[in-house]
Amino acid sequence: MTSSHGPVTGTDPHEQLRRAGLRVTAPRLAVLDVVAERQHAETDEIATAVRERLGSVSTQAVYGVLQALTDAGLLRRVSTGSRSASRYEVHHHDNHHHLLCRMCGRLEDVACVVGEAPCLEPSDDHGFTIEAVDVLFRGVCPSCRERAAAAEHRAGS
Amino acid sequence: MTSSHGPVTGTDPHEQLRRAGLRVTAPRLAVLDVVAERQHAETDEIATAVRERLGSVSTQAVYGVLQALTDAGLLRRVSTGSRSASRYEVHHHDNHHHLLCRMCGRLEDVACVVGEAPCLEPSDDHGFTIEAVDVLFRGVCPSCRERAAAAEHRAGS
DNA sequence: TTAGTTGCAAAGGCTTTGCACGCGC
DNA sequence: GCGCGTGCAAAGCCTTTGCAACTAA
Repeated sequence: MTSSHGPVTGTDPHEQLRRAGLRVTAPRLAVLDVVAERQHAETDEIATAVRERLGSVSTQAVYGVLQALTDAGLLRRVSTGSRSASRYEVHHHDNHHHLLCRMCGRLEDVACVVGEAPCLEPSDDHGFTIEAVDVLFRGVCPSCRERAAAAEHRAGS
Repeated sequence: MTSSHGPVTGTDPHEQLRRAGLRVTAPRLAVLDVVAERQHAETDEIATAVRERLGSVSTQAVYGVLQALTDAGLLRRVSTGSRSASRYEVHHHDNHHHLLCRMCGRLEDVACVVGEAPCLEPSDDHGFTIEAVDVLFRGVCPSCRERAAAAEHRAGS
């Protein structure tokens, strides 16, 4: 483990929390670690993984941690629809977007464009102060497309 | 009202339903009418407006109608986050996007760009078959910005 | 010490489901 | 008449809230 006075790497979880003005606690370090390891995990999945490392952490505590870290800008919340659970990823501030499979729920990162971000400028902002943009491409992933094609063929095309 | 054998305008609700293979019922016509009139209405708001016209329609029936019309491509569902209620608009197939005020929830239409749609092509589609794109600009509308500025000034800048 | 965090339990809000009745076609 | 739609009630799911106990700083 890194000691408390190790060099500031900028990606050290301990340091990230302190810089955000948040206290360093085991659940928070665990959540940061889990999300970094398993990108796009859902709350429930994160809670399970955290419990595997720390023993017992309540689901509500995980919700609290996720909200605190998201508010602090350390994590980014990805919504895939009003009905489904939120997913989280580490916030890289790289304006990347997402690709969602409507059949299996698989979520992939997409760089909308390299370097610049053209879609971040609406043609008419109605006077709004724009702070963020969420872009979600909906479709079907290769695996599901194959599976669907096979099922259709089996039914007699 | 238009008679059952009037000219096919393409926007006649009665005709739209039949073309989609759906039965023409009073609740469906009312929902189509309400959504066309009040763009971006939430389910609850739509249900209330429909009840004002037809007398009594259950909320669940409205959910059913909205789902059927959305599946049929007549309506478009706009998600503004996992926690908030869905909003609906008539589906114009014009690939327009949305602007959401995080303070008051106001939602505005935005034409991402005129004519073409550059953001509809991700740099790397991971083999996905892309069917739709949701773009949501998050920010603060003019009214809320002014209100927030006034409150801050009152607190002693 | 002291204020930010976690634990636990419960409620809250939007949405879906199941089955019987009714109506469009 | 047949089958899709609607009515009604209830449950389901993710998430938030309230308050006491704890611990990082």
